[in-house]
Amino acid sequence: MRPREFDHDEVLRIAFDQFWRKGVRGASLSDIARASGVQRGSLYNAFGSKEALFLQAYERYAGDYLLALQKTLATGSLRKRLTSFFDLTITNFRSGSPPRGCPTTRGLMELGAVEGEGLDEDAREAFANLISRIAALVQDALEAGAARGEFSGDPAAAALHIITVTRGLAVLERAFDEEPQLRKIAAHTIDLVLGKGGR
Amino acid sequence: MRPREFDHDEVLRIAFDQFWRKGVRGASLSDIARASGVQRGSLYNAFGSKEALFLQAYERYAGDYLLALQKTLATGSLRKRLTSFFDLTITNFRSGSPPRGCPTTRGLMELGAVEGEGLDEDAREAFANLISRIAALVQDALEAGAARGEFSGDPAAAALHIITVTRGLAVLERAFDEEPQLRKIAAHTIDLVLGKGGR
DNA sequence: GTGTTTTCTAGACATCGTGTCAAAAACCAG
DNA sequence: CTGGTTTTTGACACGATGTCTAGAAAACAC
Repeated sequence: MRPREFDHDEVLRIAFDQFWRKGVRGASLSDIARASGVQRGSLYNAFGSKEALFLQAYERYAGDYLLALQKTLATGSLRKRLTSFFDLTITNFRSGSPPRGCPTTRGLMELGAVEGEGLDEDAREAFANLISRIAALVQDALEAGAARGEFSGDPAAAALHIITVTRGLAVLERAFDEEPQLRKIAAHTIDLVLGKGGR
Repeated sequence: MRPREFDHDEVLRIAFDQFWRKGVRGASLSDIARASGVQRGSLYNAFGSKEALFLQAYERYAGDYLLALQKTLATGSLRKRLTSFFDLTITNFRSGSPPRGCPTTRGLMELGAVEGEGLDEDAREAFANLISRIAALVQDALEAGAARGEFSGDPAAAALHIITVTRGLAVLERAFDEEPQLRKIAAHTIDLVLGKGGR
């Protein structure tokens, strides 16, 4: 068996970068082949199809992202944790120039556009998975924080609310491209959930 | 001058339906030509380009949507108004089978995928415009409601928060496809903004 | 070494997408 | 009826996806 000549992980990173810059549909396999130095045929051979390549690249990204998030959410007061959560989120989808937006949100809205079918199960699950795990991390933070100071009595609902706001921010960011505005909404949300003076 | 053989508005409606079903990139001009009975060439002649056609179709839709929303937000207690606002929003982007999602959100995340440029000014403005006007209507409702019962002291911020949540719901809907969940988040948001027992 | 197996390269191909253009057709003004 | 103008129509160029083929190249078993 001849071994791969390219670094599987490296190609996934490069492919994801292309998808992120140009959108799933906007990035062509020729673009990715050019950017990675791997022939188009080899990409099909190794990953199966464009959508499969995207999903694998996305899952690699999701793993990285969750790790970073976990670190961010690990310490400090509840308010501090939520603040850095919003910070990380906003910084992430405003990275690049022009800002590349939130990959999860973009992927979700872009995929599954074939007449009659929604997005296929694998794709939907990949996106839903990352969102759920982020929500779980936030919920953990809320519970850890609630140990010293209650805030609402329903951490699951609160976490879901916060996640919903971050997805909304990802959308507003593309419409208005005004970072201070986004941070204001984030701060407002934290106040709303914790109470204006809360911890 | 030879007159048009097709109904301009009708074609915009049909085109928008295609874009909504399949996404801006997913709907081809051939699809739209087939669905409307107008030749591809004529579409280019009348609307300029695919993106221009989408924007015109989108703006027609936005006008309709704002009218419906205005009616919905006109009467009842503040809580009732917000409830029907969320109802209308969720119903709208869960219409169709499978649900077609929120056209604004989908368009925003899908467009502007060319390397180096974000979405172009016209498009961004069209989306931002509808969102802003919806936010303004919600703010009006909040102020009208606040006349008999305060709720937060910053109606603009509250309206923006609510809009952010609706955009977030549009994203979550595609990831989870569970309407009851969405309605719970909506209800939670109203409680958060108005206070649990508020009007 | 010799073969086997797997991968990479390089290209052709069918099909579908966008966008442009020139010629034909339909209307209207005079 | 005639000329002018706009729409319609069909052909074209070009690039994307996805499949497939044939051969060269690299590791491994024996």
